[in-house]
Amino acid sequence: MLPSEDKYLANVSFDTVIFGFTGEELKILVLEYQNSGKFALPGGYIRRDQDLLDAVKTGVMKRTGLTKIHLEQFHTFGRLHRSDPETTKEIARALGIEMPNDHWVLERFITVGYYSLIDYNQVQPAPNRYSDSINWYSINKLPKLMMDHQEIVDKALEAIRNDLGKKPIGLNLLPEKFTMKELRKVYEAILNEKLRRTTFQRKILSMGILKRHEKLYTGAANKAPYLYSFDEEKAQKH
Amino acid sequence: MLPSEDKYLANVSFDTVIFGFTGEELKILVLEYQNSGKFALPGGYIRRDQDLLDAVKTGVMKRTGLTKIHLEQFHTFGRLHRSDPETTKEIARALGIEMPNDHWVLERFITVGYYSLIDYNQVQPAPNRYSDSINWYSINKLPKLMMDHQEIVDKALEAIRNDLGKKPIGLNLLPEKFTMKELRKVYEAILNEKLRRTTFQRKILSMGILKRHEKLYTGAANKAPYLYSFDEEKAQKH
DNA sequence: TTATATTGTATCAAATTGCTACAATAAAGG
DNA sequence: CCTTTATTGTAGCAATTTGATACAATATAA
Repeated sequence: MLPSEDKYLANVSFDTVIFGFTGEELKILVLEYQNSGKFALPGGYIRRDQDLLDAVKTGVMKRTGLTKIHLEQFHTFGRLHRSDPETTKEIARALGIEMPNDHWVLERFITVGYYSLIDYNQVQPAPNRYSDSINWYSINKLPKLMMDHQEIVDKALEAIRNDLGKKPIGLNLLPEKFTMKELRKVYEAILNEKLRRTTFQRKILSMGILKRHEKLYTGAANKAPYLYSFDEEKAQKH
Repeated sequence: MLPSEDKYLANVSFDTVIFGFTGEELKILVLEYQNSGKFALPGGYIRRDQDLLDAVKTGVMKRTGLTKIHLEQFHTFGRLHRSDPETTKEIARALGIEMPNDHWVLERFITVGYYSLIDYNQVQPAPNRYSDSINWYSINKLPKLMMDHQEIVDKALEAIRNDLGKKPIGLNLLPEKFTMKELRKVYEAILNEKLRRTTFQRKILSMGILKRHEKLYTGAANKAPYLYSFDEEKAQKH
């Protein structure tokens, strides 16, 4: 069953780069289409009766099972040949879907890119009805993505690095309570560089947006770290 | 004469916030439509055979007469009711254009926002074929803009402030050679705050992207300032 | 020649960041 | 228990960057 023309806007789509953090590595969710073996970012079309942002939110919810989702728009991709009817046809063929040559999904699409930050451990990735699987891939070991999706990922990374200094981004990738080391590891994974432990701690604490909780006893033979959470009240005052 | 449906992408448009600097104030170009008195940002549709970026570039060229144009994409606006068929109809009516109710320009549009930085003194603003006039308005004294165009301007300002630290933005708003004071005035107008003269000079010079030229004798009874230009070679090394 | 406004830098204090050191654990192993 | 080991939290000081003031060097007018 193909999406119907009068339900969706023509020529515009969205794609999402959904980031998660394993404790060591930054990963994103990648779809694999059945039989054709094409890898793609989760994305979709925008219903004519729906805000762009809502469309994206719904899409991410469906793929992750989460309801509270951090989304940031980062770039819109409008190169003439960025979307490719041949690729779309190939995917449809592999799925055994009959697609007329003048079908609207074969037209040119301008796509709006969003990135999303989620708690890796809370996700139940769910493939869409056309895809085999949806899986986490390390940002450094992505399969070959179809069309311009690699470019979209690159731009997303650029954007997230840029936002890191401004918004408390790292927090969205961690559970509610986390240690200072975990937070630093997130920053290191995003920036792809080591950060000084003591300087990082001092800087983050001086921002005054963290609340300190009880200690975390991991069973390791060393001093137990404190747990922190994001303190919205403190953050707002700032 | 209305734009034809098969020539342009449906449901996507672009709008541009074209910044210029008078020496004191930051201004943008605003179109006024004939008879209806509606004020709007310069914008347009994207030809089906044209890159998004080329469409925007062409649009800015037409309005400004310039050929070398600095463009930055900053946000895409996709709220459900952001574009308004009533406004479009009203403009058409005032122009004496017959527009059927099912015409494609009355559909919902998602618009991609770009800002452009140009040399105020080199511009010959040219109205488009539907508009009375195109004029410079101070960022602080804009007329009431139609649809969500004020929101677009606000986002553009936010983006340009954000980019100011990263890219040598101020330079695009000035002629090739400029004094340190002029450059500082540009920064002050963009940030909407006074900057320390000496600290600004030290910081800009330490970036090592400026080339110093001869002095500028204005006739004023004081020490003549040096002229500077942007040194691409030095900037690349960095 | 002197007065005036502005520019280019130097100077020093204040704030921020880089780096090292060290005390305070939490558990393991005698 | 007491020692050992790995890691955490923070202090302390050097190095760098920024804020604020001062002052010499003009370009022109008077």
